[in-house]
Amino acid sequence: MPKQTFFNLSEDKRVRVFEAAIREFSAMPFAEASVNRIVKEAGISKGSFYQYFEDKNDVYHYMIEVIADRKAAVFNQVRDEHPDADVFELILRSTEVAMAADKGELDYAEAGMRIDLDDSEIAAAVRQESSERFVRLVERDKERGLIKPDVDSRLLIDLISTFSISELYRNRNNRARYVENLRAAINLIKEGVGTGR
Amino acid sequence: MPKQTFFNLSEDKRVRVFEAAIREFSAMPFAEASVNRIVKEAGISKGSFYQYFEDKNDVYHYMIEVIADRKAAVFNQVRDEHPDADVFELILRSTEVAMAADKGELDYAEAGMRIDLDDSEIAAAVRQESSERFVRLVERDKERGLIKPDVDSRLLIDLISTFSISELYRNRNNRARYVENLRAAINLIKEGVGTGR
Amino acid sequence: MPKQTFFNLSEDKRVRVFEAAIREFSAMPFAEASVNRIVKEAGISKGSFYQYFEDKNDVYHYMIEVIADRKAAVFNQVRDEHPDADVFELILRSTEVAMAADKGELDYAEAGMRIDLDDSEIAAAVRQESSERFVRLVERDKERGLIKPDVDSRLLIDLISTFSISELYRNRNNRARYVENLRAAINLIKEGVGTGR
Amino acid sequence: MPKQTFFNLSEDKRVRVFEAAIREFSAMPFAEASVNRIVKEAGISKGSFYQYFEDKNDVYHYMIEVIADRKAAVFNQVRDEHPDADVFELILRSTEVAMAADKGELDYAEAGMRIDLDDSEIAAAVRQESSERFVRLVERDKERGLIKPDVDSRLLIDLISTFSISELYRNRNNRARYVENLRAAINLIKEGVGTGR
DNA sequence: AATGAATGAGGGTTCATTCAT
DNA sequence: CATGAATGAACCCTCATTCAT
Repeated sequence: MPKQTFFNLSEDKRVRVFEAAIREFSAMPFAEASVNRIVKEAGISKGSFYQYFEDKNDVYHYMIEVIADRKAAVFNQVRDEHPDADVFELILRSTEVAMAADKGELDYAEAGMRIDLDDSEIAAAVRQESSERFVRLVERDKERGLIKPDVDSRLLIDLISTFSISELYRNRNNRARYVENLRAAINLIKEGVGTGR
Repeated sequence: MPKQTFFNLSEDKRVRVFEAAIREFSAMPFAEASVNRIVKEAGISKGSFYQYFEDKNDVYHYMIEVIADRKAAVFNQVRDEHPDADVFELILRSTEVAMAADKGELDYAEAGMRIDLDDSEIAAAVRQESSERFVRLVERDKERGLIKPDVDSRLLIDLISTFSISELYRNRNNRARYVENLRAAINLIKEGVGTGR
Repeated sequence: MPKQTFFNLSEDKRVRVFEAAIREFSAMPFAEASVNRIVKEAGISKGSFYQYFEDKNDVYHYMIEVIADRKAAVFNQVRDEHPDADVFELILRSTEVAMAADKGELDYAEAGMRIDLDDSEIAAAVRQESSERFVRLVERDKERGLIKPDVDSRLLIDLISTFSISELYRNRNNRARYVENLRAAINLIKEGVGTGR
Repeated sequence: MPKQTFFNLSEDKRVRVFEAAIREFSAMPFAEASVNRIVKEAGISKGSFYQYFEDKNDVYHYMIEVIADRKAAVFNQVRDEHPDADVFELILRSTEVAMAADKGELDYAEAGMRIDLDDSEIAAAVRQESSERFVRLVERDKERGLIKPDVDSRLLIDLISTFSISELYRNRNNRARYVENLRAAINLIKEGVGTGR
């Protein structure tokens, strides 16, 4: 967790520092990310960085949590607004909302992707939590007769979310296409591709 | 590309060097991989390393190509042995063969995974090529009436291969489960999860 | 010397700050001692620290003086209570009193040790002064016929005090043994170890 | 232990590096000693330093061992040349020889002192070993009737060696006086200072 | 008198790469 | 073709001290 000093900062500065970190961690894996570059980008001194954060891990973990929280918030909102939607619709809608939210150059989405590829414990926990939320929705849809009862719920969620992540990565410069492809893929999973022959 | 000196080496030594590189790149991301460790592991001097390869990137790219070639060879062999199999069966069978092939300590599969996550141009090209091979098979299966004609072939392949990669990663210590889950996912995609309601 | 602001502080706070400093300097050599830790321990801000003291050296020197004063006070008291005791007895008794005094967690003795090992001018001066006090007592004992007249008084004092310091260091966790060994050493010096052969 | 690279160096360079280290560690405690200064002084690059030694500790420990070996060698030689000398004479003579040996500006003696004050395990082991050598000699002298049988041998050695160390420190610029004072102190311990009254 | 954010030089260490032998 | 010592930029991090509030 960042030190109190970080939270005492003016919002302006706090955001500047945080965004510099996001930018760095979005652009390359943790090992390659450089505190030097973050501080230069943020326009603060090295010393200041370490007044804000315990160490390089600290910013990184904090970033993961912030992004996960944002994602969860978006999802909760969408779910509340569409209480009867099935899991597929909820996934699609919240993806749309999230994409619309990140308008600026700053790429929360890209950072989110890194997290999904990250094998730190914290990232795993974040993924796990998110995954379980979706699994529960699948179970609900099974009960509602919307999804075949013998489907492995976790497998289904893994299938969708790994596709979603890597598709976002592939289309990181064209979010409309990303959403479109995600919709198509989900449809395909719903309907099946086989002819039964 | 490795320098000529590398190919002039005795097979014994050439293999030793190459395997040391694979081991290193399997164990950690490119940035963290260390030339120092590779040369120590290979039992060669640092100077020699730079007589064989231009730089760290060079070995890495070379490794990507070798592994891709191996994968393609496995796939071609499986396809030749099962000329009537559909794309799903071919994917599963060649996955099984590939998994069975890497019994030793040396982990081609793990290195292959790194490549799939890699965002270098060369890795992208390799993936692209492999992807296209599969897309063509999907098209063939459509013609054979095995797959619905309105399915987006590339999307289907992307869906399967992203799942395959990340599932391999998740179960890297339990290959039997990996293959099993891949089979289940493919089945799910073939049949569809929706009830049509 | 601490700034006036330090002496204007409430006794409570002044003591808190001073004891935090002692604790820090007892635990590690000057270079490793950290102002950060002192202020945290004392529960004051960094800014305040520099309103009390010129710098890290300043607290340190001040601490040396305070401890030296305490030692001198103990010694004077013991001497006054035992006007006829010889120098050896006075050394032993005041050592005992000093050891008994530091019962609490706060370790004046340990800090005193650091000073004895310190090579700053101020520490040298403090040692010098203390040494001279003892030398005068040796001279008095020579006049009283208790010590051989041809003994080099300063040498004798140096011999005892270096032993005392390093023995305290060796037995810093067992003060009873320290005092015992000091007594044994002094006895040995009084009687001599040679057989005259 | 230094890496092989260090021992492969030309004697010239090896000595230059080692002496730079000694100079640094003589001048200040371990924590304050700077690798940066050592490499600058030695005229090598930072990278080279770490080709020679594991880390800062490594040089330091190596230095301790080298100095201890030198001391032991001197002592053994003196002992062999004077088989009948008592422990006091052996201490004095080997001190003289050691002092004579360090003629240059390079101060092995000063570094030896640091070791004596050092509380690392290796330094403790070195002191322990040296101390035991002397204790055995005291025992021998007791058997020969040269030292009173009820004297605590270890205490006697501690008394002499702590004095020796700190006296060397006090007179680091005047070795003749150091030896003279050591002789006087030993004499005092042999004869005793008390008059028996 | 009190605060605590800001600073930047310096700490130890790693590493890919070069080059003389 | 082989060697391995040499290099220096970059790494993450700590610290005493300053200064605006």
